[in-house]
Amino acid sequence: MMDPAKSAAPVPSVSDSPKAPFTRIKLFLKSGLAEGRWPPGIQMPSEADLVAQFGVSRMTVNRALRELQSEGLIQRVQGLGTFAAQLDRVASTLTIRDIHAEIESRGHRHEANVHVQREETAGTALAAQLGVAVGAAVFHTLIVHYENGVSLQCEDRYVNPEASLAYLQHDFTRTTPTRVLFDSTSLWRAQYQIESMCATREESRLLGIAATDPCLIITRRTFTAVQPITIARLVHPGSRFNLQGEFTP
Amino acid sequence: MMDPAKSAAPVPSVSDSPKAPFTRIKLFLKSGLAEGRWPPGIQMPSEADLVAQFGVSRMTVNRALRELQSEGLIQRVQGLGTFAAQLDRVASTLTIRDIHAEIESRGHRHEANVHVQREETAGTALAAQLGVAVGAAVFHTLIVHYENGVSLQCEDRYVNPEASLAYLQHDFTRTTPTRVLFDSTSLWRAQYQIESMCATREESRLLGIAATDPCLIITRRTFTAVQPITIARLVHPGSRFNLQGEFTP
DNA sequence: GAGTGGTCTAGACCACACG
DNA sequence: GTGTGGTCTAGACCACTCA
Repeated sequence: MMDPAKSAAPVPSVSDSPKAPFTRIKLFLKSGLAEGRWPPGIQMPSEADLVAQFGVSRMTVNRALRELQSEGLIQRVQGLGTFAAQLDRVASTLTIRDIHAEIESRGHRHEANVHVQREETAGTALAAQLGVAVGAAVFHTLIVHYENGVSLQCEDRYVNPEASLAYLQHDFTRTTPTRVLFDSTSLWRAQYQIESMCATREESRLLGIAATDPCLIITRRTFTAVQPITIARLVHPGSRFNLQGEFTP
Repeated sequence: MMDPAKSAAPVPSVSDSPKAPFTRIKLFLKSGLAEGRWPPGIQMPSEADLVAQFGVSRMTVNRALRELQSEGLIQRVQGLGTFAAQLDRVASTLTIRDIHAEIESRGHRHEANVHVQREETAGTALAAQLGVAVGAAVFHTLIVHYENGVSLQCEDRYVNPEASLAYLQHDFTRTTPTRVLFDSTSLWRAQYQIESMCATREESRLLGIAATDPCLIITRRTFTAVQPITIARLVHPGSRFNLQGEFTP
């Protein structure tokens, strides 16, 4: 159907890098978008156009476009066409990692001080959040983490025993609750909230900071597919901790 | 090559919803992962297995698997196979939206108080961050945003004039810098940092809070493909603002 | 109806890992 | 060599939008 001459040199001015065709098409479109060749909202080349331009099959072009769409760079409407996306928000992947791995990856020393490690009975609010009956047993740990001897996080955590029966039997000076729970449960969903406020009096004392020092507080709840696993309150001295991220299409 | 009998009823126990085949395959694998049928690290069905099981072509299976991989649910190694992924971190998309849209979407009233809106000359640090010469002109705005009359954000922003020549000519009580810049530049990259600390004395005064109140501070830099656009310092009273997010595969 | 994207097929060749 | 995933082809049918 296509004339055989097409294989000569139809490819646009993108460097003919040693990539797969669908990658070259993506690069061509991506760089065009970056240069403003297609301002936001403008219609871009159709699949047929690109098939002709690159001399590939439609499936190849389609894959390139589908991936760009899932990356949020373009918008496609059946029956209408492909359009340069409106970047109307800054989105970035926020990753909350195991604090031990985090500190080690900075080449620093991690230590933990275990203040509470026991079974308790759940009050009304806690029972609701962990999906257990009021008065049922729950596991509770309160651990302060240090980076090179300086307090970095106060971790107050409740665990649903059904999710990790052996939770309390670990030595949390040698591993972390996050690690244990990742390994013994199949995490499926997580919620978090980030806020800035003063720590409680008790937390300030444990962290060795003034009660008026601002803290970055992360509250996180995780779930398996069927039940809550744990709820954690992570308190960080504001002067020693921040979250960073980057967004690039 | 395949026996014709396969089309009878080979599809696994997933509800035969009115979806496209690749979607049904994704759902089948996703629910299996959620139920722990394939614990992390375990080898999953190969493409050939799924082709036989669902009676579809390999391209269809391949698409389902490729998408699951890009979602981080599975890991694929050429020559080895497909494996259930280790979920070893909690990742979530953090979205930073235009504050006006944010407040309106909560059904509340947004107002802005413009304290600074002028051209200034760049000092050394600022010039470096905005990619302009020392002493060059930069645009500066300082705006306090209110939600239902309560201060929510103090926005201190410097803009590279090359990125948005008309920046200063807008009425920022009727639109927001974020909106203007999104519309007049082609954002391509963004960096942010989130921290908890006290505001400066000036910022506390503008926000009407105590100088010792904890604040959530976001510092954001955005770039086009070729140059910095703007750098903003967004100060939020900790008691009135938090970031929330969720992560589900 | 013409143009667009959404999806699928039944093959194919390749690179890679393993025994 | 066998089994795996990585990629591509040259068609096809469908649903949608707009004139």
